[in-house]
Amino acid sequence: MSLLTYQHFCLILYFMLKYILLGFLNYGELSGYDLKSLMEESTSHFWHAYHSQIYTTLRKLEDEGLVISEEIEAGDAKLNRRVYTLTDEGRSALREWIGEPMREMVQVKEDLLVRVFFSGSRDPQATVDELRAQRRLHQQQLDLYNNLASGHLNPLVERTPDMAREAVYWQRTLDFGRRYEQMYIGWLDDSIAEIERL
Amino acid sequence: MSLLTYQHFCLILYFMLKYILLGFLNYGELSGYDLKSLMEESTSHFWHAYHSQIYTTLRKLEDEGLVISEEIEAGDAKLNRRVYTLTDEGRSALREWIGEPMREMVQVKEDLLVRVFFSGSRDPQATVDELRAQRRLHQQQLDLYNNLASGHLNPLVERTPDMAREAVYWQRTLDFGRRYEQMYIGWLDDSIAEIERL
DNA sequence: ATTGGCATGTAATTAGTTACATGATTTT
DNA sequence: AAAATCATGTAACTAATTACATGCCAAT
Repeated sequence: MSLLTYQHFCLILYFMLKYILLGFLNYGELSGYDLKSLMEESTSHFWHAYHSQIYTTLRKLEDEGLVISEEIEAGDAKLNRRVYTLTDEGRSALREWIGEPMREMVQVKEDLLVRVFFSGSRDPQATVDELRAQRRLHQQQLDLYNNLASGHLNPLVERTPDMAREAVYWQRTLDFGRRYEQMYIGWLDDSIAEIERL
Repeated sequence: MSLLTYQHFCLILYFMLKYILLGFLNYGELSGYDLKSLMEESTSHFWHAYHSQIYTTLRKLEDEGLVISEEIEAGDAKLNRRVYTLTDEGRSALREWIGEPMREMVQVKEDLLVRVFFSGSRDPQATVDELRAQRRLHQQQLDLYNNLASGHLNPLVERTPDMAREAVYWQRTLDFGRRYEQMYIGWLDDSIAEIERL
């Protein structure tokens, strides 16, 4: 006995991983491992998921009839792969989701800001050290984005029929990453300078 | 019978809400409602929590011996308040947490970027409309940060003995918010322009 | 020999979200 | 009269994280 909840009335769920998986499967059939790898190269920069979550969500999507899977036997004692394909229902669920615009903003969750907020009670030098370490990490991330410029998403590009149309949007997300890291580094530099003046 | 988990060996937990509550209680005794209100005015911009989570976490902190509570009877049929105070253990848990620096970066989770990433299949105009709506929201948020400049956190400031020292750090988090929204708006504007050129 | 990549899953726990509940007082 | 704010909690559910679990193949 399950009660009627909000979600029974609201068709559009914002469980992102679901739509990331459907979105990738829209380009062609993929295994859980493929999806995990693709996400790591692309969407993980703005939506991370563990492999455990990917495999369980794929099974759930199959229960819902949005995808079907087939176990591909790789001869010679190699491990079998389970390959997923979008169904028509899956394709229309994806279309429905992308057709319904977001009306809210995402809530920012920044652990470091919590720590900075409550840093009044500690030695300013400790805060500065922590911010410097964060600066190194964010510089690394920015370098990564800059190196990712053209050559990334190759396995995906091969499968995508009209790749040029998609590429504009992929570049937009990459550009966000670059701007975000630049902004972050600038803020860290100014914060370090200001705290050192104390 | 509970098994030993990772957390038994790793003293430093990154359950932020816990430390936000301890951090505020370090300034003086507060009720769940006070904490909810304080968070809404300040930390919610980088760490949101529902009141249901705040009340249950306070009870958990009391079980752990990090805070103690007392029910204050408000005469004249008014509702009673339950007021929490830090214990010495709570104070040292907070000190330990702030003393141990973060070594990783926070994973970004941006719903909108997921939608942009998979926007190749929809009418560019629909994407532009969605980005424009988001622009309005982010402009609102930036305006809010700009208005928040000096007068905010008044109830907290009154309780804080050495407020000037804290204020530098509070301003740093507010400054992050401003830069974040400016970056976001700039990215939205450029993205809108680029998609309109298609 | 051991690390890393390929390949797939389940179990257990913790955290976050939505819904359910109540009831007073103050402001519009 | 209705809405907003004060004030506190529990229940149910969904999502995210960590740990457990296995085993091949290729390269160093």
